Amino acid sequence: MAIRAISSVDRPSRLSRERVLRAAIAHADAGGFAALSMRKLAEVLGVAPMALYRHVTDKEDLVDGMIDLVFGEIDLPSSGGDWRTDMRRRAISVREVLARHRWAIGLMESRIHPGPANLRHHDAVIGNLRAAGFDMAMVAHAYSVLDGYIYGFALTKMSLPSERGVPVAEIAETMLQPFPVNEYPNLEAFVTEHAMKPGYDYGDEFEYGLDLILDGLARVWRPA
Amino acid sequence: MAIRAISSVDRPSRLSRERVLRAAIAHADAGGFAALSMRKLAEVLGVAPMALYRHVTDKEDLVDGMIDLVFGEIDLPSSGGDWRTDMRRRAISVREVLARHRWAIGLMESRIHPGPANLRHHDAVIGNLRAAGFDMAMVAHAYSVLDGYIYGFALTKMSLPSERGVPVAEIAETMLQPFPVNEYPNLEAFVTEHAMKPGYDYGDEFEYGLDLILDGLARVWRPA
DNA sequence: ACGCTATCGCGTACGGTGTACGCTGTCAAG
DNA sequence: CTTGACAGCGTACACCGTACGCGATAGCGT
Repeated sequence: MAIRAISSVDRPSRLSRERVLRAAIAHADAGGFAALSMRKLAEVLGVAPMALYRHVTDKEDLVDGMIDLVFGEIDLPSSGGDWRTDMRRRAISVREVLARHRWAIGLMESRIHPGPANLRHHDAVIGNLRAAGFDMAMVAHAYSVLDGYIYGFALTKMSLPSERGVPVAEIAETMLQPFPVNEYPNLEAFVTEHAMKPGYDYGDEFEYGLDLILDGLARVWRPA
Repeated sequence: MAIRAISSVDRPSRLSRERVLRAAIAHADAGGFAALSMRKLAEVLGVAPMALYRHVTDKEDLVDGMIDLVFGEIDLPSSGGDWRTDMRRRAISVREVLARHRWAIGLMESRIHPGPANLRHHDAVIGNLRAAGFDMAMVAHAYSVLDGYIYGFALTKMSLPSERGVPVAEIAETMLQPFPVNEYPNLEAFVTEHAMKPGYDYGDEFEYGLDLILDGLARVWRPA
């Protein structure tokens, strides 16, 4: 009796796939994907490592589950609205979600076992474009450019640590430091004349490219 | 003497950073990035694991070196040519290189320690755009959209195993298999009506999106 | 209230990983 | 011939994912 009481008080509740996945995401958010090991995760949950394997078949399965929860955080496009505003909103939502879960960036599109939220997302995007009158070839074009750009931008942006307080200047300097001055004049000019200017935020580039692509799609789809 | 003869014949030559990096790339090309361990790499080179550390400080340093060699394989844009043809050729070259070294896709843009080939590449691209008359803000826009798209496309395409002989139909079926029929009607329609059509190759989407972006840039830069 | 059974959490153990540290043998320069 | 630099190596440690099988427990039909 005493024993039962202790065991049910010490641990907030029984383990569950949901709880495991949530803890894993929190851990990866905080310490990066590399810091996520089954043992550490078990420790966080106050549980022995092997206990996790009741709720997850694999580490691969764990990651699959994490990614699908991340997909669930993305705003779905409505199924009848204006395609352009919907696609724009979705793109920005993806970007926000990826900013929250930087570790997910390389993993979301390369899943071999997509989860339900992932498929639901694809379904909603395709449905939105079809409802707007895109034929299938055009859907493929649009989806391909948009997702390529969205994930690619997140990927290239991820490089910069860009923690608040460590400005671009310092990063650029440490990168160029091991090389002779004037070895890369254009790059240096770019950094000093543009990227280091106060007020410049590389993240702002996102919407520029996004709108450029949306413009291009709009022009092709309804040629004026 | 006999010993010296043997030792210099058994091993093709002395180890060197170059040889280590080349072998690492070959190994990753063949077996994937996950299969690349210091021990396996040493084995391939006919050498004890710790011998590698004379030529590479870290595994991180090893990867840095590998990535820079990969950057070296990309065709640099000329510095005086037509920006649009140069950017197009460069984009296609990046894509080809990434197809050869699929393991590199998530790693190239997130380097904290870029190598000389990496910086040279950046320098050449910026130089080409500047020579074409782009101002710095426009250079930033163009480079951001283009590289975002190029790497993002490679990333999303990487998902599909798409080995010759395993057509899209089979992949799609295994992915949708665990879910009830008609759960994702738009996705299913897309797959059956478009992606599975004979002759469809997702890779062809690349140039469509690329030209869409180049068109957009051309329109902005020189508004007709 | 009882026992059965499915499930949960765990302990142990194995083969893999990156790499710190210090030894040995080779080779070029003095 | 001596000496110093340096390439390659052996050992060892901490960590990883997870196969396997055991005990405790919880929810059920009776």
